[in-house]
Amino acid sequence: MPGPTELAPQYNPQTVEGGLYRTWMERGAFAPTTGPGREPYVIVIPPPNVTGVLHMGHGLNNTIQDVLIRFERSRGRETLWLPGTDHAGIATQNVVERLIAKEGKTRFDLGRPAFVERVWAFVRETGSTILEQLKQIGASCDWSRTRFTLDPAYTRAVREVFVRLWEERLIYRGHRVIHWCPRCLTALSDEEAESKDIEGKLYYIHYPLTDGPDHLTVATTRPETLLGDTAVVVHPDDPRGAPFIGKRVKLPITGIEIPVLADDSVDKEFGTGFVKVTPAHDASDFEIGLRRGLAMPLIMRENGTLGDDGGDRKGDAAPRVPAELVGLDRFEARKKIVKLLEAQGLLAKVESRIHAVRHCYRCDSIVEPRLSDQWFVKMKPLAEPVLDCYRRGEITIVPERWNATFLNWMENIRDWNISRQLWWGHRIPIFTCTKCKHEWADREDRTTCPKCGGPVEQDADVLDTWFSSWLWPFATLGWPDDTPDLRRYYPGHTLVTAPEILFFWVARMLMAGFHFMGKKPFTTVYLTGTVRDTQHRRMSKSLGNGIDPLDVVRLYGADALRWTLIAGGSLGADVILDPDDLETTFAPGRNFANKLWNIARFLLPHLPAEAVRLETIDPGTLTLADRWILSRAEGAVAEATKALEQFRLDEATKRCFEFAWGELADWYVETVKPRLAAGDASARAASAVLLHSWDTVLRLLHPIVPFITEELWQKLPGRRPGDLLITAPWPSPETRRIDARVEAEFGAVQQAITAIRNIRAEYRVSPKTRLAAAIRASGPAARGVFESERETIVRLAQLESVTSDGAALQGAHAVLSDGSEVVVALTGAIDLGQECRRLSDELTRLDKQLDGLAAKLANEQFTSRAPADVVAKERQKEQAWRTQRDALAGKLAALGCG
RNA sequence: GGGCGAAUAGCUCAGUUGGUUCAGAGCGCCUGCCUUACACGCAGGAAGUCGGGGGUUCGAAUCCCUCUUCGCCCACCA
Repeated sequence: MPGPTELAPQYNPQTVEGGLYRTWMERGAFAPTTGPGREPYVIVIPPPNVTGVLHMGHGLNNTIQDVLIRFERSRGRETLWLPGTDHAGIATQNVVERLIAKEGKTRFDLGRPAFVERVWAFVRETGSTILEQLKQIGASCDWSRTRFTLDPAYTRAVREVFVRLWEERLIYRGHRVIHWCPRCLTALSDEEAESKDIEGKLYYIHYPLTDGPDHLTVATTRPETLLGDTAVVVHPDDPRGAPFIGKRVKLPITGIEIPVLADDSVDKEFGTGFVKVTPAHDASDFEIGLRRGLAMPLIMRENGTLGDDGGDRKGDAAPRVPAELVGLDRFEARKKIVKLLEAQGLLAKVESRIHAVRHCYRCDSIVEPRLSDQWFVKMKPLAEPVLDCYRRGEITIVPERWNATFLNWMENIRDWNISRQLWWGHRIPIFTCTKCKHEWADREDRTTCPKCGGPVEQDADVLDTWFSSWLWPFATLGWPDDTPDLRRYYPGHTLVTAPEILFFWVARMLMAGFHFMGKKPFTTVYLTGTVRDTQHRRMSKSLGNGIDPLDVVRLYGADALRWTLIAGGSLGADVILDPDDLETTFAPGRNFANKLWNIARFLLPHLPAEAVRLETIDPGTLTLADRWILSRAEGAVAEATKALEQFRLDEATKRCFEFAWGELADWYVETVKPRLAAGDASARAASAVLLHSWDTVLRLLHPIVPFITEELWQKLPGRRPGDLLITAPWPSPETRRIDARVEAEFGAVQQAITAIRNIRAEYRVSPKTRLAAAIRASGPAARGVFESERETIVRLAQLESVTSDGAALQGAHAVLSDGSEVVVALTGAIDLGQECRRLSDELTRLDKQLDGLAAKLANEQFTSRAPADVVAKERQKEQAWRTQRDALAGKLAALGCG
């Protein structure tokens, strides 16, 4: 048996964490444990980008998942935490494009097949990095079920879904203005084009009439788009418009003539009342263009440079971009056009303006609205079943304040642009016959047309990454096949993720779950907070304010990292960490782990060689302290369990902390020390109670700090080979052990000890000095308690002795809340004036408190209106305070104070 | 322009259905201690008009209104 003295005085996480994790893996502790009566509990990981590296957001999010999984695992659920990665279309393609750019190449130099192979090579090499990093923070995922959204089986699911939606006519080709990233060269969904307020300018531009000297003035933030204008509109009720409606104006620079039309979509309050209409480069202008049958010329190319690029020309194919502007970048073009306008005297004025502009969520470029053909999913039919279920309360979002946001989005859902002009991703399975133009979606790759046998072409585009991740809860389990995993682990239970992907991912998973599985994919959505620095800025690589979770693991241990993340923020609240002071940020967790380690260093030599069941201990040998700590242990079990069930991980953590440190270590261990050496029945009882309490602490804390608890639990007596805390049962609540009277009695002992310590500190008594003290109990019951706990009081208050005869002593006084009096003999050291002041201050405080309470109880309004139990409680309180107060007053009188 | 959240000790945050030993914790600070589990510790202590103002109530950090500051989400006002 390893002697506990072998434990170093300080816990070193580095020496144990790796080994413990390997042990868990080798023993298959992460796999679901099947058995009679075991109900599944399933969490699917939000799959991180396959090129990603672990950041604090992952740390927070995955620690929460791990806590929940470990909690439910120990409660006997058949837990599955399913891990994996996302191929992350745009993000990954960008990473590899940057790589080959260093070789001076673009993806077009390589060609599609070679480029895709290059990405695969990169993914094969680095794709498991982030999953390996998750292991370092203790994530107990079932790695045997790791999935990747481009796995062949997963790809099959994506394709099946696409074809089904096609067959249901929920996928359609849309010809409209979409968000286009000129840097990534792809279309984006509405969600992927993030609105950000930026400082821009509003340009007022004159458009001269064709038939006279007059002009009208339009206002725009994007003057370069005037090249693509095909109308000017004004509200029909706007008096400023009347002279112009039906006339034609000349576009500056090109002189192209366009009509002035009335359209009631115009906001009369904004700008000049006249709106230039660029149907191919603005979503709302496109709507106007549709209504009015306008031409829609594209005047910008895909890469954001000016140039005629087709569009709907209505037969007018004449160039709209003057030769000298062709090829200019859009922002250069803007400057140039502004100059030209100035030169022609057509620029009326320029105003500064802060306005929302869409940015690419991957590269942050300003998104260009652009008319194009894309594939869309019709979302309303998919949203309805989710909304029904949600309104029935069958899906819970915590914290619930997100409900409104979620509902608002779902109720106003818009169709989803799913095609991306990328190479990395799931190729869109739409085929077109070049001969008969038949177009269809297919589960298999085809080379000939099923209708006419002609040659076919597959759509060149790939699907939005989220079109694969929305299937994650069932595609990972083998769908569309009817697999045992799918039957067993769908639907899952808790989904833990960041609020920023509520729409991208969570809402769509719900829709896919209903549509393809007929059931919601999970019951609770837990939305985490955001990890920020002390200036409340989001941690990010670009700001350089991040903390590398692996640095923290290296410096302080995974448990310390988890501790800070879990204890540091409540449900859904942001977690603020200080990148400039890791020590202060993570020391509490490290210190706590070390405390546990040292409790073990003390305990282990004193525990029975075999596990002694508490039930075998003669209850008569249990002391007050024994019964107290057992009662507190059960309280901790009950409260921690409840807190975890309500996702209040921070509360559970704090309660366990208080029990382990504030109750078990600070009080029980201290009271029990002398008994342990005796080797008698009392010692046996003490060690059994210690073992029970300690075992309980380790089980309760394991989900939060799995490494230190597993390490220490392994050292407990009675462990058989193969026993692991990770799979050991959660403490079963034994509420019969909760004993309010015991807690009150021991509470009085604690109060007496604290009062004496307090006096010692106040009178600066050296710790080496042993004083005599006396306690005059408030009644026979209290007297019994103090007498039986005499030794404890003497030791913990560092006294020479304590008697029941307070009258015999001169010294410093204190009155406990039950009215018992404590006297500490301090003959020479006592300054009567100071003592009087000290006690009368206390009396004043009590009197004030009592006055308030008495007034309240005398208030007819209160006694008649407040609930009876509240009134009764207040009366009891008054009684107790009065006892305490009277005792104190008596003491003051006895001392002859003022 | 809408909607939401936050504002409590120097710092980071708890405080669940409104009830005076709930004004708390950790870190930091002050005092004294290396008391053979732990100085990553022990004992004791100072510190907050619970953002401002108004209201409801017998009673409010807790409910309502309003203002201020910060943050987030949504939105086709060019």
